[in-house]
Amino acid sequence: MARTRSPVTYPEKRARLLEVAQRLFLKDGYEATSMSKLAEQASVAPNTLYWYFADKDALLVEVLNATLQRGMSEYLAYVEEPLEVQLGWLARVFEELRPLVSTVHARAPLSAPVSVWHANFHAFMEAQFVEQMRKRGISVERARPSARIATFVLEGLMSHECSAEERDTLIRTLVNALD
Amino acid sequence: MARTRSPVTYPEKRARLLEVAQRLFLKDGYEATSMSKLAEQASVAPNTLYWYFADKDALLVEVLNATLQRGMSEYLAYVEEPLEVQLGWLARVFEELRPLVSTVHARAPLSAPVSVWHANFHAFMEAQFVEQMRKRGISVERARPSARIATFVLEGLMSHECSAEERDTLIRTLVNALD
DNA sequence: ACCTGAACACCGTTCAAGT
DNA sequence: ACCTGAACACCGTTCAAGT
Repeated sequence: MARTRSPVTYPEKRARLLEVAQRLFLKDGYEATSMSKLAEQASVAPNTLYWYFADKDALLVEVLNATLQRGMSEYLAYVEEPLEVQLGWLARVFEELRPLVSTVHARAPLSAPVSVWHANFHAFMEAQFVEQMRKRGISVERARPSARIATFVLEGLMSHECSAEERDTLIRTLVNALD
Repeated sequence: MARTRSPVTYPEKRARLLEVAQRLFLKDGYEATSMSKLAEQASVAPNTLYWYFADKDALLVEVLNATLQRGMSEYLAYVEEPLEVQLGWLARVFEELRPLVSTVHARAPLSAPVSVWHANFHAFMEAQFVEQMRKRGISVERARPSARIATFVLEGLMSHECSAEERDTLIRTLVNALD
C-alpha cells in the first residue's frame, strides 16, 4: 500500500503529536499527562505513540528541546542588553517551562536522554553567562562560579511561584552582587 | 483482645515503618520505592501501611521532617560561625536529602501537605539567612532578596551532583558577593 | 509502513473479612 | 485495634494481528 500517498505524512503527524504533548505537558505537567490521555487528545490509540517516539521520556526531551530552542532563538536578540535585562528576559521565557523543571530533575536519574538534556542545559546556560561576563571584562575563572550561581537562581525562579516584582528584585540583587 | 499487650506498640511499629521508608526513600528515591517494596522490607502487607499513614505523600512529609529536624538540631551549634561555614555545613547536611528535592517540587502541586512542607522549608531557610545577615548589620529589606538567592543556591546544590571543591568555591563566591 | 485491541506487569489505594 | 487477601482503577509499554 502506498503510504506516501497518505493524507498526512509521517513527519507531519509526528509534529502534530508533539504539539499535543507540548500543550498537555506544559498545561497539566508530565506526571499528570498519561500516554492514554495524550493519545485521546490526538485521536489515536495509545500504543500508536510508540511508533513515533521511543517512550514517554523521549517525548519529554523533544518538548523540552522545542520550547528551549524557541526561547533561545529569541534570546539572541537580547545579547547586547545588560545582564539584568537578559536574565529577566530568560526568567520570563522559561516561565512556561516551570511545570517541567522538577520533572527533568526527577526523571534525569531514571532516563539517560533526560539526563543528557539536563547536563546540556546547564552547560549551555553557564557558557552563555560566562561569555557575557567575559565580554564585560571578567576573567573566565572568576566568571564560572558566578555563572553557576546565576543558573541555580534562574532554575530556582523557574521552579517556584514568584511574583514579577520579586523576580526583578532578585535579579537586580544578583547582578549587583556578581559584578 | 488486649492489643496493648502486643509485643510491639503502635508508636513503636509506626517508627519502625518510618525508618524503613526513610532508608529506602533516601537510597532509591521516592518514585522508585513502591508501597509494596516498602511493605516487603518492613515485613507487612502493603495495605498495612495505610493503617499508620494516610498515603504515600504523608510518609514523604514525615521522612522530610525527620531528616530536616535532625539536620537543623545540629545546625544550631553552628549559629556563631561565619556565613560561609554555615552554608557549607548546611549543604553537606542536606546532601542526603538530594534524592528527595526534585520529588518535593514534583509532588507539591499534587499534594497539599507536601506543598505546605515545601513552603515552610523555604520560609524557614530564608528566615535563618535573614537573621544571620541582620546580625551582621544588614537591614532586613536588603537581606531578604539575598536570603532567597542563598536558598535557591542551596537548593541548586542539593539537587545537582557537585564535587566538594566546586561546592565550596560556589559558596565562597556567593558569600563574597552578598556582603 | 502504519495502526490497533488485547494483554502484561506494575502502581497507589480501598474494602470486606479476619483476629 | 490491627492486619490481610483480593480487588479496583490506573499506569507505561509490548505484541500479535490487521490494513
